[in-house]
Amino acid sequence: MQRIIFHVDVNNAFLSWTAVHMLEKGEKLDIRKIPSIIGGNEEDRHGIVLAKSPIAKRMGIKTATTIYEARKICKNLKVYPPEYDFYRKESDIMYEYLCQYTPVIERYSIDECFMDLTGTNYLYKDYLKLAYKIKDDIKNNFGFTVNVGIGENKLCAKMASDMEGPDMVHTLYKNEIECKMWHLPIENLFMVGKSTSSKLRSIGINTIGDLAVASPNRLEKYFKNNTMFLINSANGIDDSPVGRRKSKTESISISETLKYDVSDFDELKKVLFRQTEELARNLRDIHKYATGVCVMYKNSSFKSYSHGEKLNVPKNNSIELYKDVIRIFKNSFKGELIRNIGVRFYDLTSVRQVQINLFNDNKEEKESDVDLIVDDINKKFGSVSILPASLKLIGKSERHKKTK
DNA sequence: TCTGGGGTCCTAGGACCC
DNA sequence: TCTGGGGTCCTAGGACCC
Repeated sequence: MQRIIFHVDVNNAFLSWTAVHMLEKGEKLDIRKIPSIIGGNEEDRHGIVLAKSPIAKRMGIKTATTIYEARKICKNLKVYPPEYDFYRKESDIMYEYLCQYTPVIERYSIDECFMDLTGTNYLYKDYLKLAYKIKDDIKNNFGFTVNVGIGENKLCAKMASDMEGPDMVHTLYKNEIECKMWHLPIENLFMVGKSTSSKLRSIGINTIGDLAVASPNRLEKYFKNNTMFLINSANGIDDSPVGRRKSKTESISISETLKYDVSDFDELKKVLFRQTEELARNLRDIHKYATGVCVMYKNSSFKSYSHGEKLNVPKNNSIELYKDVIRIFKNSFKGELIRNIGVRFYDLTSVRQVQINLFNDNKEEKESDVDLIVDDINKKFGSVSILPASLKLIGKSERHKKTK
């Protein structure tokens, strides 16, 4: 049976959503129509471009470059801060709206969904019409625009929605791959990033079409097991299912760029404590336990490190996890200046195993109970209501706000 | 004034066991 | 004391996505 997959992608999501929010609050200016970006706080060294308006894009401003660079390109650029809580709400609204069309839906990111409409032709006679309806409904009801891509698999649907925008519907069926996709530069292919594209270009493969007809033998040397994946992608071949992405290494993490580089162990410990506490609370919220703990950090030259350990017993107790985090960090930390630091809990499980310890007097049980009570209080009165007295924050005086 | 934050997946190499 | 090879698990690092 022919599969029918839609990919719905919010145009310049963060910027569009901020524009909607501003208009709702009575602002006259629509920032989608001027050279503007959403960017992090430069003083806190979070100063990169998170989203750009179409005009800013045409001027050559790219996502993830520094705001400083963006300003060099456009002198009168307007910069607005992100509003993640609002974005999450808008994302939920769109997701709920889309759910009415199919139960097989995957939230790929905060601003993208895949929908599997295979076998629904008795409901929807014309998929192109349906795509236009979805696009127009979202625009008229929620105030932001989307691109809808239609294809016979996720890859093609995604490549289709990446074509011209905003507020457009594109198809990329099998018989369109050659004429619509092959002329595109290799960087445009989904899952081809900087490293892969520079390798490909170095051997004379410059377009998706070049890759599509390349000999696997020739590429094997450079891309090993990834070779056929790349060639298949260039040919629009992909059989991955729409649905929740499953993986055995499911993980949650938190990290932050410090306001200034820090080499003092005690100061870094405080950051790690705050992060561990917050992440452990997230674990408890989703009723999971971590089987692996990892500390990752970047030094002032941006070299990154990650050090982790599998635990004997899955945990979600803040203090217990903090002990693991500090032990791991202590063993690897060489006293360098640290720019960015974070914690990851991985191999999450729903099953709790309590280690039998005759001499422990249920200490862990008691600590878990305390965690739950503290979580409860923090939920009621704000997330900083209860924190350990030792926790003096470095950098800004306010607590780093979790943004996503 | 260079370079955010949250994810997933893959791989090389080492440890360990049989 | 010297030693193969296969399998599995773990760790560190990197690539890619948004």
